[in-house]
Amino acid sequence: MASCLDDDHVGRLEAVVSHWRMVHRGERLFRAGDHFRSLYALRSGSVKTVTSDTCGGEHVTGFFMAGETLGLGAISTDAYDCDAIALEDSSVCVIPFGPMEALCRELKPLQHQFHRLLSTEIVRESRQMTLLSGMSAERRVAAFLVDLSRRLQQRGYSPRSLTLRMTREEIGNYLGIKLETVSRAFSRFQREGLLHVDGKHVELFDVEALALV
Amino acid sequence: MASCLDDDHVGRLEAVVSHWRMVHRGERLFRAGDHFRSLYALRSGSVKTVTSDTCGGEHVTGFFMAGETLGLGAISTDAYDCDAIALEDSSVCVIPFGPMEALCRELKPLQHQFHRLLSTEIVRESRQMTLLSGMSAERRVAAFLVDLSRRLQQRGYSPRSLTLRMTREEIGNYLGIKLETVSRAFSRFQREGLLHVDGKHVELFDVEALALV
DNA sequence: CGAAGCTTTGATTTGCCTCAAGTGGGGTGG
DNA sequence: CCACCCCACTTGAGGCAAATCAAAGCTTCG
Repeated sequence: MASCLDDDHVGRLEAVVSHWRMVHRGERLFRAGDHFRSLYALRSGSVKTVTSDTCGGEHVTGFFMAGETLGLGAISTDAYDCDAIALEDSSVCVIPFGPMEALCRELKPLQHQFHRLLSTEIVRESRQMTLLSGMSAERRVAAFLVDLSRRLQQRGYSPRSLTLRMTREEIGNYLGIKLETVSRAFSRFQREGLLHVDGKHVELFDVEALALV
Repeated sequence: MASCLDDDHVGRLEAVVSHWRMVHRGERLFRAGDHFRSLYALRSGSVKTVTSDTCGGEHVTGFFMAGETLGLGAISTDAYDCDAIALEDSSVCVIPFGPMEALCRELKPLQHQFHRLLSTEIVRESRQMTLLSGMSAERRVAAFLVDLSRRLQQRGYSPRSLTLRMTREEIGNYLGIKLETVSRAFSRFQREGLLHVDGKHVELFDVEALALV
């Protein structure tokens, strides 16, 4: 967010976003229904968001890595719409929303950057909907890996070597398929020479081919 | 959007949102890739949004009715991310985005209302993802009808009597199932006394039961 | 070192898709 | 005005991808 500001204004933003917080593995950053006060920018670690439907079932709605922002759905109702659970020990910047909005009224570039952030989330979810409604199980898994790879690359990490912070069950839940199906897709991709799986560690040999599966 | 403003300020908003436009059935309001200049508030009629994936397939990402806003995904990249196609002759307010952002910097209630609008879209899509990844074909159709009913009620129409502006194929595409499956779900709900279908016209007898299917 | 949880793989079942045939309604041209 | 055609819809039969059920190997961690 700060990248859009010049030095004078970065200070103003830092005054608003001055606090941060640790979240240990398995701990909740916020819960569905909690009163909304702040957005959270993930500094390190990773987090999943989960909604629990009426009859006890859970659904993983997203995986977040360092640099991504949590809590955007809470603005609409002044309450978080999901639980955010750390997948490993993580740290977040606390962004108090009232002061943040106030600063957006003053700093045009910050305002625009914030609007882009919200809009990007809309586009991301829209793409995920397309994936969930049209694609086969294997394509979903492939797209999931390609997406992770792309996001790692954006943040300066290797796009070929990834460590999955979530279980097969969480991946399956996120993709709308069962954990056994996720496992079979991994095995098949490995048999076809597209990647190598070893538990939580995945080595991608051919991201382009994976994107075309 | 205007509901959050007092009389003085409504004038300011009206100065920004002064133009409107007709879109005839089948016509495109905007296309994926078009340069982003404006959001569109649907005044009357209905519109679907469609993304075309790489290999020619289309995916319906949303149905919009009067009072809802189109183009929110375009803010992130300065280009629309989908086609918006009128399902019947419709009219839209044109909301030039630059002036709109400027006014949001001046009017705090307008700014907040706009943030809520974006956030609501995020929550809506998040719910749709849950639906697509976890639910059976029949539940998807039931949820689709309940959602339509709720939105009609919000806008002051009868929540029990609806006229579908889209085909079975478009519904199926939106829900990630085939048109035959949509048709079978309608027939089954009718057999169970939950509703009456006659082509495009649907009479809901028991919205609560439908929500629990 | 043992227990609990995660992962892989195989066998069987099932819900939805595919293919196919027939109906009905609305628009068009004769 | 009517006959025709096209398109959207309904319904049935059979097949397939993924779910479910089951079992064994592997990790992690107290």
